[in-house]
Amino acid sequence: MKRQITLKHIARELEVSISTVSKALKNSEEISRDTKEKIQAFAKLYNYKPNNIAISLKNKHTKNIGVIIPDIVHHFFTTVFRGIEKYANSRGYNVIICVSDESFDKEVINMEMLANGSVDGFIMALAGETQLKNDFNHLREVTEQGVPLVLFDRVTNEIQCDKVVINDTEVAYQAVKKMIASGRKRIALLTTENFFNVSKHREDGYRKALMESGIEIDEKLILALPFDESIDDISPFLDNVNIDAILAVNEVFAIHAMGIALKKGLKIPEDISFIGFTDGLLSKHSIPSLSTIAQHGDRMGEIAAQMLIDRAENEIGDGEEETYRTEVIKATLIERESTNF
Amino acid sequence: MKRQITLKHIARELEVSISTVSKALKNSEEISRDTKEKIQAFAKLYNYKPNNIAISLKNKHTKNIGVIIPDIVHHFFTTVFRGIEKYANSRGYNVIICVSDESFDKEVINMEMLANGSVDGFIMALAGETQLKNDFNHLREVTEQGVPLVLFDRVTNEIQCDKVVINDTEVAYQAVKKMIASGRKRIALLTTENFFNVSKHREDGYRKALMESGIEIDEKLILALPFDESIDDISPFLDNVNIDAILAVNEVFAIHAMGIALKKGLKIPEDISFIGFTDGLLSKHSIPSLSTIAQHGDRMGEIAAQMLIDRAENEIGDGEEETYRTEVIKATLIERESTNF
DNA sequence: GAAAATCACGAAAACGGTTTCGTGTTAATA
DNA sequence: TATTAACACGAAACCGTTTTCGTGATTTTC
Repeated sequence: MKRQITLKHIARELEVSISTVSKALKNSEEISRDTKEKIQAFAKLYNYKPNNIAISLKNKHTKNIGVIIPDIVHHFFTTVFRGIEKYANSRGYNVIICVSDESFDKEVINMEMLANGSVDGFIMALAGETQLKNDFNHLREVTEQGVPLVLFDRVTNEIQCDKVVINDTEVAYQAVKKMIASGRKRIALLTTENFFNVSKHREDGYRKALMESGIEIDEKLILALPFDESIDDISPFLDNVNIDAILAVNEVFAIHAMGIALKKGLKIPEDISFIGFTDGLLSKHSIPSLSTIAQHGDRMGEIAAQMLIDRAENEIGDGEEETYRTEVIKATLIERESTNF
Repeated sequence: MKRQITLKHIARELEVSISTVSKALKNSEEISRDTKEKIQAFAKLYNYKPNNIAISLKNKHTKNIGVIIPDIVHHFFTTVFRGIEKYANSRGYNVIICVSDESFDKEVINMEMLANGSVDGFIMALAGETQLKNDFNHLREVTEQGVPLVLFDRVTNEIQCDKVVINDTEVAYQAVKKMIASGRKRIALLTTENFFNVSKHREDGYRKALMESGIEIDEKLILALPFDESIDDISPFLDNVNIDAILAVNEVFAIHAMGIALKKGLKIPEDISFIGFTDGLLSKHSIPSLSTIAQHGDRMGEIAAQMLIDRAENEIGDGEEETYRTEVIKATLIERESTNF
């Protein structure tokens, strides 16, 4: 196995100094035509590539960005990630990804692994546990060190940094409004317990739409499940309520509920209509297909990456005060067979 | 913004040499109790963390592994990735991920981005285009440089390296055999054109099962779609064939075909039964639920990561000859409502 | 023909660590 | 008391680059 060739090898072979080689390969005016040609030819011949690590050490930046997400086998997060990766690559950055698995401890460990110079900044969606604990010291530590941080989707007000979110409240409000406009009166909400932000906002929108329409809110129509996996609780819930529509905070809840309704002999959307969040494979391919709220993860990812890289490359002067932005992506309702507006 | 604290800072502050600080922080016997305590306390106070980049430069390894996959919004690849990430983290490695988007050029560019010292090795599934072109020079280049490479799922015989695959032929054979045993006679195959290996192997298994059972192979029952997205061609295909079972090389094909069958008024599984590949959300949540072949991506990822790291950490002596392994993961058929065996 | 300017290149420091090899001081040994 | 061993630490090289500054040789200028 041949090791990677270095400037030193070239210098020794061609009997010039390392500095000359370095300059020649950068086409510096300082070096004569002849020498440059000789060195460049030699470098090409032996397929010389500068060592990234050495360059990183010198420049004090790595052109790596760290992404920490709660789950990777997850449609929304992967679409965001795709957006990040695409944009980052276009600016010459690589992406290191860590999965927190919804665990606070893993999130902390992952950050520590990367915070020692491995990345120029972080893009994160908070773990469920982190949001529950409300402990953000690990984030504070990196931001205080001047490492750029962009939070997306699962964000917190406790940390001052750039953020990208969708208009959860508003879009949930619009969805419920549409349901009401099409004659629905008893609308259930299927949500999660622990992921405060997002679920909370969607619930706010749901409540606002009902109140505004003069429909009294029946707390029995709101089912908050402790985890994504606890869908088995949906069936007994549906047995005990009398409803004509469901808004679910994700695809799986919605699809699962649709399945139960179907087995009960209900007609979709005539007897009961459904709207979910996340425009994934399930929504597109279910029968009937599911009306859903597209979160435009790709766009979120792109924006997040852009915010991060812009900040990473703009060394802020000591005097200047940081000013952070929160970008709001407009989610859109995609109407399919599970609703009739 | 305070920059990261370094050995030099500590040394200057405590009026000792950099070497003393370095040794003290490693608890070297060389340094006196007093000095060690003083230095360690100071380091802890200022939250000193050694700079990873500097360590990488010194040690000539990065503890990063590069993963290049064709698609990230994809159930199978993400499960593999989850396995990789989990195992890699447990051994102190980080994972840099690049998406080739099924493009040969992007695959090459991604490899070049990472091959200059950024990673200790690669784990890859080949892009569709790469398999079509049959051009593997970019892989050859890195292996010849002694950079470890592990190929999974989409592999090639052209490159000598460690590989992880599933028993595609065998499991497709078993699935079709089961269908035949349950009385099916006219079994269609829904496959893809371009991803040679995997689809080819599954087709081989399909053919073998039919032949072995004395069922003549009707080429009209095999539909090879150019891309994953071209599912619209499935409907006309189903109009023109008379079949009682379908084996599909992925979830989407199977689910889409099920939908069409349902709309035609066919009963599943009585009139027609279905088996797909990839045990994702679609299979679990469709109605009826889809019998499917689980590829155990997590396990694949773990094995791939282990093979890679083991090789990366075992500097092979100059004399020794490399010997590569191909690990075969046994896929398993999960029976659900779309079949009745 | 002497002074100044230009050219083409090399030495060395720096990035932030690790590690080998000295070396001056104290403690143990003969 | 002289010799040696142990102790506690520092100097310096090294990993592979980039970059500033210097310098000898050649060319230009007056």
